[in-house]
Amino acid sequence: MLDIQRIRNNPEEVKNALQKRLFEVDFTELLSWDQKRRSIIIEADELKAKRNKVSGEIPVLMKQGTDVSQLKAEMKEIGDQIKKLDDELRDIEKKINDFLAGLPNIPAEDVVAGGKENNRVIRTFGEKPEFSFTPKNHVDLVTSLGLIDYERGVKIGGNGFWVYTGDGALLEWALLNYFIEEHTKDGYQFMLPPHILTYQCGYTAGQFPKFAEDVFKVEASEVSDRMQFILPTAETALINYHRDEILNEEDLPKKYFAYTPCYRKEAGSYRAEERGMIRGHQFNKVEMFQYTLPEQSEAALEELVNKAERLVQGLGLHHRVSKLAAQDCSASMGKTFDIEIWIPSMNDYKEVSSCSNAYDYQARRGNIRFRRKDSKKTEYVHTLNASGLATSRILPALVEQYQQEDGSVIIPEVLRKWMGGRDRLYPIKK
RNA sequence: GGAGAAGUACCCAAGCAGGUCGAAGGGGACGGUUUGCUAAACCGUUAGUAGGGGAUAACUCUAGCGCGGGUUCGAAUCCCGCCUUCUCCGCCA
Repeated sequence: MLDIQRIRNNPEEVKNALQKRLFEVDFTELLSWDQKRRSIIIEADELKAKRNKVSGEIPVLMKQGTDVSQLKAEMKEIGDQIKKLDDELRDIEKKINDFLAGLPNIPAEDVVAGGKENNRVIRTFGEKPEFSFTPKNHVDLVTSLGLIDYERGVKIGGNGFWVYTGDGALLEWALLNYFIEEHTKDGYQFMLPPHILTYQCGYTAGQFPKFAEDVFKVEASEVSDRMQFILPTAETALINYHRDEILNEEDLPKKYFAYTPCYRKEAGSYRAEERGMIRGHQFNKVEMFQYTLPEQSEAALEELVNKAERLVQGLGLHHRVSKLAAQDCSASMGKTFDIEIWIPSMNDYKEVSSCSNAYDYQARRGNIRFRRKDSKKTEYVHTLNASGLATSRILPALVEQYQQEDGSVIIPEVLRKWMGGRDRLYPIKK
């Protein structure tokens, strides 16, 4: 949610900022509603003040034996006017809110305009592995190693699902354990939130109302404020953890991480090259989340990017870090860095972590504030989220980058303690 | 899933046959007096918030007693719907 006051005072500035996202807005209607709203409030408040005053006087007059029926009739009239104005006000505030709720976040100053093509790689880690043999793709590898069962996944869950089997499940769990261990070391608090969330959660996160079609709704309920849905990312849960709260300045930053599966419809996004586990309806992710003071959020974003990057580095996998252009940042975010991992068979880098600063955008939607120790004033917190990490692209990258000529795959050092000390996975015999 | 009870400020809690109730009384917290220090005692402060007007001042108005409606000149108090919590019953991983 953007600050209406900012739009009121500098409509051109906001309009230009949103153009970096290739998002065109016209505020003339909004500003006229805003005008109208305030004039209604002035009128209604005056009437209410009068009603309060007279209603206070009526019992006194009655005690004196004065006839108040004339006054009552007048107040009745005023009451009707107030009701009419309040109805009008409600309508116009709904219009204003709906309009504001549909606006994306303003990109940060240093974020370049335009779409994907303007994303900039800011650093890379490691090298593309060179193979002295013909490398296999991850679908073949995980199948021959017996790590993933695609066919039965589709049989029991439908298109877009797979099953981790045996060592595959262990390896997946090893990754998650590794992440959990690292975040805990860094002082982040581990959270296991509900996976089914209320409409309000999606609204705060900025997924609703615009992107309500991307999530699985429970019991096919309609989109309404009563609906529930299965979370598309733990971010949606964590941003709502402190919804409608006023935190203490000295309690910030709050650093959390959560493990949840993530459920997404991904309707219409299937592409042949993304077969396997690159894009499914369900994937595992550990999500980092911070609530910070406004002046600390830039540093926090850097910390999150570094943390996510260190995890990939710990696995020894070739990857790069990109700074996204304005349009490629999701609607709630003002600045985003992606960490993308090299998938040899796709000859491409795929996102394993998205690290973003929402600034006060989500905090406004969720009414999450903090109180300054000195001035006692309340302000909106800044919120940041970063995957740390999503596994569904790591496993493919891992098996592909670490594959050997004999079809075996080397297990990264950091995962071995959860793999019974083994250093390698071998193809299973058919 | 069924039946009852309840939701009041940081916490507890009164008010609920409608009218100075924006809300008694405790506790806690904060400030002060007393004190060598602590404790105790005593005095004081303790809705915060949101939205208007105003210079983004002083000041002022409006809303707020779970949430949303309604009745009324006037509602914490009456009516309706919803949410949440607790107790009991049923069912069950």
